[in-house]
Amino acid sequence: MATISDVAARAGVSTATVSRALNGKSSVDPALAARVVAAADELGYRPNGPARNLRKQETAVLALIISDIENPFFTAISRGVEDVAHAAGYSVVLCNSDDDPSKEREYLDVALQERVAGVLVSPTGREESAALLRAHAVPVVALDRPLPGGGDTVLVDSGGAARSATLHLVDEGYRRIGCLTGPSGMPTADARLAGYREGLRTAGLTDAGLVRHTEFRAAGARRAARQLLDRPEPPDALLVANNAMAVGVLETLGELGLRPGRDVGVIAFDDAPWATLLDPPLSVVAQPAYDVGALGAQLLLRRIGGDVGEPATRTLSAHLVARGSTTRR
Amino acid sequence: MATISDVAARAGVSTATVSRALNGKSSVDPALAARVVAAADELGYRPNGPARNLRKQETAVLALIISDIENPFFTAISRGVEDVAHAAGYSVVLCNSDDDPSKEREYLDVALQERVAGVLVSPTGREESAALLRAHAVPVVALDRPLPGGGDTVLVDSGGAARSATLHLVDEGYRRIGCLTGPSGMPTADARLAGYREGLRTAGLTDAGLVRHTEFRAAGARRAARQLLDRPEPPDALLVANNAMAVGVLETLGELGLRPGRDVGVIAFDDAPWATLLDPPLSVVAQPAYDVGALGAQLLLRRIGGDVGEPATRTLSAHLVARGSTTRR
DNA sequence: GGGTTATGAGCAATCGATTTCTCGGAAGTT
DNA sequence: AACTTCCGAGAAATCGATTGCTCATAACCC
Repeated sequence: MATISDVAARAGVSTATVSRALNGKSSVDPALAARVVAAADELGYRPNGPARNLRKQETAVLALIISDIENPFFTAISRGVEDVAHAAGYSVVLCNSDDDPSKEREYLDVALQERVAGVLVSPTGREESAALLRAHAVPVVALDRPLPGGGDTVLVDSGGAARSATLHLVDEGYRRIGCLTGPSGMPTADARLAGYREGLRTAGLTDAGLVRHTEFRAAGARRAARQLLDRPEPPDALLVANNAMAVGVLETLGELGLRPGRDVGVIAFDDAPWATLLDPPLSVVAQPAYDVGALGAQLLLRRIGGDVGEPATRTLSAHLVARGSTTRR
Repeated sequence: MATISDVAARAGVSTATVSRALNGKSSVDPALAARVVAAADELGYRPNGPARNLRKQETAVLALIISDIENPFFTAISRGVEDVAHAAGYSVVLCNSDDDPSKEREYLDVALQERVAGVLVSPTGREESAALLRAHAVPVVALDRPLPGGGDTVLVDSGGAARSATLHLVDEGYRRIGCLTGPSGMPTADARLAGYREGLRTAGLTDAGLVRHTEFRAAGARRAARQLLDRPEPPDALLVANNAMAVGVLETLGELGLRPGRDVGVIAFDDAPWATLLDPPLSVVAQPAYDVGALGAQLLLRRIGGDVGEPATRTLSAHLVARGSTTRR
């Protein structure tokens, strides 16, 4: 692969001049610069990234560490990040932690080692990773969940949305409202649960033991839903903390011959293209995932640009989309 | 950030010894090595990636360029890639080309510049990108679609699957079978169309002008489906070339008050968790996406390892999952 | 005990680009 | 014509880690 010296030799100039010409520095004679560009083209020259990064002590790469690449919420986030980063001339390295702290740790190690310009992460919550980032003073923005110990953060008001969703169920006449949420200790799971409880309290109801924690996946939700619905006094509505879990819940309802809405009200976090295809269509809490990513990237780029202000936490609000699965009639 | 010299100074040895100690080279006294490791730990030392890559003239990074991160088919591929790469000590950089040749080109430029060890790509089909890769002699594996000009490739037998799906529709009694496929010129779109035609021919039927090309997205499929169904002699079944398009088709059927299966048979490429939630459940052609990624990564790693055999093309087969949307009763 | 071989550690070159410093020569001034 | 200024280009240092080569010391052999 051609190096800068090859280009220099071919153009009959020094490497310094090649570098300056290709980087558009002013102090190069236009004619010479043209010759350099021509030589570079002919050789298919492409500057060696590692060498450049080493010398400049900076890279134009952001690391984005998400917890589930198959979750549309996170892919939408990554689009937001990507668009903003790309527009600013940064590349994005996407890593999939699977919510496994040790995988997260590994990816952070790689990111630090490669000296990325900044990190966007939806933290698993391990103190250790946060400490690592702080120790190396890398610009970081936490997405969707706070980073232990603070820092720039972009959140969604899950709690508020869960509260609205719960009250919406109450409005529609449901009274024995259950909640399927994620692993306890995970901030989004806890926030949604708290919002749900708050909604119940506001309405003068109690959870009646109808709360279950499970992983944020269909399988767990299926088991939990089955448990709840098999009880002597089953819930008449369910608030489900994410999309994948909703699939499990709806499958279970189908198996039991229960119809969403009429028999059991169902509302789930995260909208999906297929939500309207169901019969009845699924009511959801739509989260502004793309915006979470875009805003996060903006905050990060600002930090990278040298902003040293106080850590900011931006909370975006989700909105309720009521469809047939929360209507009794 | 601590450098190798800092560690060397702290441990009272030379940088050479530090390097050897940390990389587990034999010729270091165990006691000294321990001192070095301790010093490195205390300083939170992390080797500078760019420097190391520059010196070693190699990186442990693979680039994966896919065309739509929001398409579950591609996220499943990326999991396959990730798992295999990770097990072999490689990191994966995921890039989203949006099927835009210029974006693809840009990401390839970055990948080449950063001197990644290899590239996995689902090519948009532009000759130029393929030429670029060949010119730089980077190990490449094409996924899902062939790279113009050849090279290692992992494909799915889309054509064969489309043929089976078509024959399945015929078996179920459908006779005016239409096809919604992707942009003409895109290999997967063309292969599915060809398989469909072959199936019709085998069954002694014709397409009756019921073929439409559109982008691989819901919106395009919605328009195309509407066009077909508004005809005086509408199709009684549709073969749909991907998941997102299926959403558009099903929406349109709903608007027109047509029931999948009974009124219009529907079978689509790519299985999805929600396919079974629909009423009737959606029949699909399930593609082995994870395996495409895993196998692709294996081939790539073999090339990186120095294998110089003939380019290989591996074709995996998809399988039909018949559900209610292709049953008339 | 003298000579040879192993062993372990340091010196210095190296990777490829960027950038500071330096200098030759052209242009401008009086 | 002599002097200053400015400009453009090259020489060389630099980034941080790895590694070939060299050398000192210890171990070993006869």
